[in-house]
Amino acid sequence: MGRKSEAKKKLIETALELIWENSYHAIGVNEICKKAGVKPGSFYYFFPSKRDLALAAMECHWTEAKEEILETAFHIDIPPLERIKKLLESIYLFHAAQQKENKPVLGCAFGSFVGELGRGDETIRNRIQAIFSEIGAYFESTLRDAVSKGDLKIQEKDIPRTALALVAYYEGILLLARANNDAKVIRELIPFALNLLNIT
Amino acid sequence: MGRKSEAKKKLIETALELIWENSYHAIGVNEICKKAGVKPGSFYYFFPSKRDLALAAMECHWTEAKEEILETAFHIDIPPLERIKKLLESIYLFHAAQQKENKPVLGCAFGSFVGELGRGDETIRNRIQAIFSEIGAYFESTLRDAVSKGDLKIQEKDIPRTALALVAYYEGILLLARANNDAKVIRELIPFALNLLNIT
Amino acid sequence: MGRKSEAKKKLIETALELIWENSYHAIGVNEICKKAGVKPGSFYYFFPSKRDLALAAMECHWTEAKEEILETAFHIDIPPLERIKKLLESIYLFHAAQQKENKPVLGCAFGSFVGELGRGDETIRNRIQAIFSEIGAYFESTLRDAVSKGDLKIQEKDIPRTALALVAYYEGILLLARANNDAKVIRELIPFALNLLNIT
Amino acid sequence: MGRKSEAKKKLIETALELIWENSYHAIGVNEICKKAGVKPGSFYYFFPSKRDLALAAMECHWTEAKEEILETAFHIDIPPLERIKKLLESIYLFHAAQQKENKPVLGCAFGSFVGELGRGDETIRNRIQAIFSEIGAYFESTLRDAVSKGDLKIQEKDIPRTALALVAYYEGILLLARANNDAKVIRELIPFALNLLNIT
DNA sequence: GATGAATGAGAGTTCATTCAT
DNA sequence: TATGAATGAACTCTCATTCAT
Repeated sequence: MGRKSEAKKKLIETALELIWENSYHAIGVNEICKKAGVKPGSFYYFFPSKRDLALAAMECHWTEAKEEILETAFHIDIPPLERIKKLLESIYLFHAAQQKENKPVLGCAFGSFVGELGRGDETIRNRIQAIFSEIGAYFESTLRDAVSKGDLKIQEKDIPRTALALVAYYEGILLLARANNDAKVIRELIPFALNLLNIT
Repeated sequence: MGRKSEAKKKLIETALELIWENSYHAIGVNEICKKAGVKPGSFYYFFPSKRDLALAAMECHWTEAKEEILETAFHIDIPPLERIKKLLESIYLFHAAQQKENKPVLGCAFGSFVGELGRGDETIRNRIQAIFSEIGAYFESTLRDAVSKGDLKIQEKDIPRTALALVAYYEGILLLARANNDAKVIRELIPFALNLLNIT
Repeated sequence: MGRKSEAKKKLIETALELIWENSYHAIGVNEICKKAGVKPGSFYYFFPSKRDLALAAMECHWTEAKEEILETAFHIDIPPLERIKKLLESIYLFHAAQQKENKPVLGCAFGSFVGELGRGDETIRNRIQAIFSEIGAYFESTLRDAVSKGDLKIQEKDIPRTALALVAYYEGILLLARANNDAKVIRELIPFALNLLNIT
Repeated sequence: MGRKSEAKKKLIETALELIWENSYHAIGVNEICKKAGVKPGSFYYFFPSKRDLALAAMECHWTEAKEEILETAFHIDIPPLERIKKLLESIYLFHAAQQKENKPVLGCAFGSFVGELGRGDETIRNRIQAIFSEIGAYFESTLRDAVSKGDLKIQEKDIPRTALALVAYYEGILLLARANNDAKVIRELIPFALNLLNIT
């Protein structure tokens, strides 16, 4: 039996943290190792490449985001249209808390990631495209719930692109929050989200 | 290289092209020089650093975007609410044309740029924040025009953040277009933009 | 891994195969372990170093070559001068069979090995020098048999270096076969071997 | 105008020296740079890769070998069969001189190189195959001269493979000299070369 | 006895930048 | 003014080997 450690998990967490805060290219393998407390030579025992670590970090982030943010906000017991507000509010709270600790406002990791690496690495682009689709699926089922409860009048055929519009708005808000380094942007823009639900 | 200004301009154009398509870190100085037909040694005669070239490229892109896209879309002769649609439509046409030539769908250069470099370079972040503000200003004055023409009922105090919501949605659409590498995303999401104008 | 000797034997066989086909430096310990189905940690239980494995592989190859090729070709029942032809023919058949299976033509493992590692490791060089001497000894005794049978007129004092010339030609043929990646080279050059036996 | 130096030439010479004496993999880029007096960072300004330097070194060695060894030994004024002896003698003198200076006996650079890198890099194998062909061409024209002068009775159709046999013997001699680290091997084996010229 | 986990040293390579002219 | 040549630091990654179990 060999030795066992949490090195792999620590590498993933540290990589997510550093890459999300800075960017993929701005952070070196050694930097990640140093902060994770893993010896530089060990890195490639755990991951075949830096890119693979980044992919693993995104995957881990997505899993956690679903469990901790999406599943909570989109809970069945919450009235459908409230869920959308709740999602944005929890996102706001996360960023506001960060800001309070004098940490930078990060925005959406997937958004930044696809901006930097979407071109030149189709695997990464496709994965993030799929993640955005999954987020859209949460919105879609919420919209359907709202329709069946009579809270919303919208044709079934319009639901997918309405959901897409919500994803776009969600990503846009987080991009602006990052650009302004200010969580208040999110709070200010929350009320407009539900406006998207009526096609003019 | 002929007149100095030509080499400098070529460097700026090439840098914008390569960085927009890929990312700041993914593109090297030598690569830019090679494609621009400028000798590597000359680069630092024209620009103090790679970062300064990138800034210049953003500046140039912003100037052109204003002249060619914004000033056209937001023309005084166009009915206010039409202007917003017109902006998104011209953005769509640009990306659709790119796609038709089998080029990648790029999204918004400022959005990608701030995602990659916003943290770690406050100058860049502030500049792009300001650019987003300027875009917002176009929306703001459009909204005011719409209000005074009676096309829109919205309180003056709500105008700035309504404009901000439009910027967020605009950036979100372009981010999704880049993530999906598909201009159709833009076309599908255009109709929802005007929905944002009524606070629920 | 079952019985210890099995893992060790598998490592030796795999090392010979990979190093012969590529080169000592081109093949890593982990690669050998993986192909041999031996865990990397176990390697150093069986061998003190990679170099020692390589030496063992050479030793094993030499033992097998003697048993399977040399002892057969230089059999006492075969007319002396026929033995030399028989050796080259069996070498040709081996390489032709390899080639038929679309495998590369390998040439002589000892020749390639001494080319790569002869300088910088005197132990290895001396061992291969000794192996070449042993091959020479087969030729020597064959030449003596030929002389005593009257098949060959050559002075006793010339026998050692005539044998050496045969070894040189033998190694040269195999080097060219490897360089040309073609077993036919061997077949074409077989007839010239016996020419070496008459000093001009 | 930029700076000018002999760095490139120095790198080629040093690489040949170190790789010939040791092996391609045993010598690192930094080691070559250090001995050549070139800064490590500069290496890749001159060569795209270590492999390209090695190829250039081989090319340079072949050019020099032709000019200094082959063209001299195979001079038209020398009786044909003498030329073959002269080639081997000059090769012997080179190695004997090396040995006198307590330097190692190197053998043939191309032979060692193809042994190490022939498999896994077809470009290198093909180039060295071609070099061996060129050496063979020197032997071929010599044999034809010998035939037309009446010094040798050999059919035209047999000339190519007789030349090939001479190349094989030549490479074999040098391989043994390297294996024995002794130039005397060459001297002892020279007389047997001409024996190859009569097919039994 | 045997091994999965881990590693320090160093590999080849890239890159924004500087220098000599 | 403009540039071809050159560079030091840092990069991602490899490797023979060791360690804890």
